[in-house]
Amino acid sequence: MPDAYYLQLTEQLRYLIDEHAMQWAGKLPAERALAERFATTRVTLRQALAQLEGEGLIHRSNRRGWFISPARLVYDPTRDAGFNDYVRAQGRQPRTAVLKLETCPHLSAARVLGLPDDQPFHHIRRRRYVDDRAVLVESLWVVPERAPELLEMYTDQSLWGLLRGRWGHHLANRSIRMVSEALSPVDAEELFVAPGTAGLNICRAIFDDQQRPIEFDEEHWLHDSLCISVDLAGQQ
Amino acid sequence: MPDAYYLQLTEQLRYLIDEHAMQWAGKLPAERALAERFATTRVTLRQALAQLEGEGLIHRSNRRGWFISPARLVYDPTRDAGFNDYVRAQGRQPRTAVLKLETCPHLSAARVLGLPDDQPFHHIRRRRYVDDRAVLVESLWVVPERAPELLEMYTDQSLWGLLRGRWGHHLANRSIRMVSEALSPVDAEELFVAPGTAGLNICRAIFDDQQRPIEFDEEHWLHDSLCISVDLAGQQ
DNA sequence: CCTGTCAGTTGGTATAGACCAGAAGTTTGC
DNA sequence: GCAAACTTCTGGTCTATACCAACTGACAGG
Repeated sequence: MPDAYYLQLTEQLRYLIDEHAMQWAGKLPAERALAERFATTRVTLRQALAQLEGEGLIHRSNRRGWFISPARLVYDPTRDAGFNDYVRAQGRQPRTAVLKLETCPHLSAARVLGLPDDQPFHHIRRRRYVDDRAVLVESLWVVPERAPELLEMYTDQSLWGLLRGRWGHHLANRSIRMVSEALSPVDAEELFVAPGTAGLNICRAIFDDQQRPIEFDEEHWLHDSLCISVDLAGQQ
Repeated sequence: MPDAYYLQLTEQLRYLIDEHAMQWAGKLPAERALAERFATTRVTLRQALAQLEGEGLIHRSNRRGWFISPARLVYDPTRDAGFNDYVRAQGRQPRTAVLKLETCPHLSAARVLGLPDDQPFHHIRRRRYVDDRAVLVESLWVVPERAPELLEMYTDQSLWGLLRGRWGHHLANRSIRMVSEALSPVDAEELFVAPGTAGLNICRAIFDDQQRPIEFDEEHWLHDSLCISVDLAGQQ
């Protein structure tokens, strides 16, 4: 059915990857080598690779080459289990790098939380890893009144754990928004991928049980590292 | 910051689109014309167009050219408002085309609903439009015992309306799974787009209030036509 | 007025080659 | 031994060109 050569290539690569996954230790041979093996040009070969990248089967990192993508992380954005917890629950190794800590205003956060435009926030930006692969960057904007000394005490633990344990907040109400995106040059660089790589944007606004705004956060995931799963029981 | 020419092109196109959106009636000039205007080759131009496509700003249909994408449809997969209802609620025009009606077994549906592998289902496959643009194809597999004469009476109304109104089912429990994907050749053709176009796959398993399986459905959306939005209030 | 044909236009695919900058590996020099 | 310098390899970008198939629109025939 697929007559285009690059689509045939896609199939052959899929098979090849399946076959040699172990042998290659997750890294594909160089583009030039593959192009020669399939008697085609790098342009066409890259078309096939891009196809597999879109499917989430392979990805590239920096300029180091093409790698076989690990299984997607199953993630329920409606639950507030911490990142570390559910990564470990799936037998994987989580890691977090803090990129920025500051206090400053942020327009979208203010708008979404229903606060004045010049409202300052505690801003935390961090990169998260699964098994040493960077899979998302996120920015959190926390209303300072709800967590005054946050920036002094925050290292890389669970933020929601802190909010609950240290300040006793109930994260009762939330609105979540998800859109597919192409990663911005900034986000892409922080995730060590090419600009324009496909991503998934998840924004959350969190309020407590009295409808007071607590925080707004925006996550940028690599599209291939995520499987969103939601279970709803009962009413409605 | 963007030094690559195709990234500069992306910016210029973005500006151009913004400027001439009305004048062009949503359709971009031909690739060859744009390539000439920016003094580059079609290859490089297409790289820039692909970038904007990834962002969801433009899309292509068949081989007819590049079009400016309309606003995303806001969609809450956890609610069971019918497609027609929420499309109209956003001031848009819904339409549905039924592609297939049959009764046959389906492995994944059976597995997800916890039924034997050879369990037959009423299968409905349909394509849905927003403002005359095809934005998704979906397959529904309904357990025949829950809706015996479904295929005889189904035209293109709301399935959930039918299940509630005709057979009195309460769609009480559901599990939802979302993954980004590259559209398969079949799905792509049914949506009039190129194979490998970015998409979003949404699967749902629905049970009634006694945990009896009712139906399984799988939707394939164009990635740029969708904004998932979930509101959660109260407990947990 | 409708219909079917034909030519031109457009996107889709592909070739062949080139240069650059970053990453990795190797050698050199202290 | 270790760090710095250099070389090689690799992906990222770009040019120029070509052919095909599908769509469009105009024209001819019933």
